[in-house]
Amino acid sequence: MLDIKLIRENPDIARKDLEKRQDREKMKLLEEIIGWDTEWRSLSEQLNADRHRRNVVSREISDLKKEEKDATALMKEAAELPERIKQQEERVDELRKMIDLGLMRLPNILHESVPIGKDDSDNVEERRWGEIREFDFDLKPHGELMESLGIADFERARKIAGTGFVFMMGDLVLLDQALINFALEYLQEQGYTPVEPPFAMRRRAYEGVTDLSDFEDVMYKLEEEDLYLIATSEHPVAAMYMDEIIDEDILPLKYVGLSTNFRKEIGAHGLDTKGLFRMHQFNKVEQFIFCKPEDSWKHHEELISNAEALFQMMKIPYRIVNDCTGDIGTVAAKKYDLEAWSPRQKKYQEVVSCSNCTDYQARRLNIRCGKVGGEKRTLHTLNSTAIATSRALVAILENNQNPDGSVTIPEVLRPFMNNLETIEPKKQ
RNA sequence: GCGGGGAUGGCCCAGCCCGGUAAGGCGAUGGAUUGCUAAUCCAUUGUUCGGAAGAACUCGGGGGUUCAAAUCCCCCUCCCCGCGCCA
Repeated sequence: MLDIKLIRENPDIARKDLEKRQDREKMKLLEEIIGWDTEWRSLSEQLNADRHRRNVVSREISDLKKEEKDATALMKEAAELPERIKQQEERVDELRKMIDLGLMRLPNILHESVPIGKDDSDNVEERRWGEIREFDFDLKPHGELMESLGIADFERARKIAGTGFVFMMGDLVLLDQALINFALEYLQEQGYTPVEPPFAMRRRAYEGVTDLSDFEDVMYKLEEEDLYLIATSEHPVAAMYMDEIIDEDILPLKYVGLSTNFRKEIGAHGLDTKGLFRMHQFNKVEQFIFCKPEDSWKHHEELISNAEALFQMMKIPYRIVNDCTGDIGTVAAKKYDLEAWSPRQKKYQEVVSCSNCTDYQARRLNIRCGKVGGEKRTLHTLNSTAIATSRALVAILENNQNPDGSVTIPEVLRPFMNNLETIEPKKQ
């Protein structure tokens, strides 16, 4: 969420940002918030004065009683104050709530380099890497390919859990684990601490991380429990330091989160419906950084280059795009996507998303940095996919397909799976 | 699930029985002083509004009683220990 002080002192920064986003609804909301805040401040002042009077009177009564003098006159005045105070409190509380809810709904202030656009087609390409392989045979959709290799069973998964789930089997399980271990090992070498977080969170913590109201239809909630299954390890890792003050000397904190992720979202996704591209459940290795405000842009570049290093080592062609205003969402100030080449769709598809959330997420979670007793400020948070295994698997299965129906395993992954070089079709 | 104990400022902890400005310690920051890996002394060290002076708020959350609630009453949440059940 945004800082009310920013809106109070520099409303034009917020106005210009919403203009850039061309978000009329939020522009209207911003002006409403400014109005509520003005009213809140003047009413608070009055309330303050009445409370002050109450405290003074109360103290005088106390003094009189100690001296065993008559206090009935003062007590009469004191008896009338609470009702007035209560009425004012109600309005002040109401305004406060309206302001807070409004602030939660305003998006983060964008970095100046964020391009203007209406949807993902307007994202700006920054660079490309890798050579796109030409295939002289017909590529199988990866879902079909996996079934012919006997390494995935969508049918039976559907029988017991419905669409959006899969039984991964045999070498596919090894490959999935290899991707995880490969990413974990590399990032650990870069100084990131591995974290396997709780896979479920309470509502209060989840509300700090994201706006549950527009996320609710995406989240799985446990029945009869105040617990939500996580949609990404970004969420519990970000919430880990909720309501804490972190000593600036130990920043940045760099984590590599590993979790299974659960999302209800699913729907039509064009070509190759059967497959791993969008699932209710998938594994993901995620990078997360808590840092000092002045360092976050440096770390944003670091995160995307880590992700690039992983895909380069796996020799998967990709491009980096800078998300435009229409695609960036509310939390990030700037977001890169890494899109892997899909030879079947003949286009790049999102496999990594890398965001600098600046102080937006941290303010909501109430995570500050500084010295205890010294000046405190809201720190910055950043997150980026390292490898979402399901989508990386799609890229490998498509790009490394061979005419005989086998799939070549990227060399860097082989040490993590008994030096297996290819996944061969099962002999019938 | 049952029984017991807890939640107080960045951390530890007192106050609660018996209502009247939230004590003390640790850590941190600033200063003073002295040379002995440092010690000692002083000050500051929750949030908000305000240019400032100042004031208000703050004892897990929400109600209530009262002129006045950390303290009394009611409801709720979470944490810890033991038992039970279980991977």
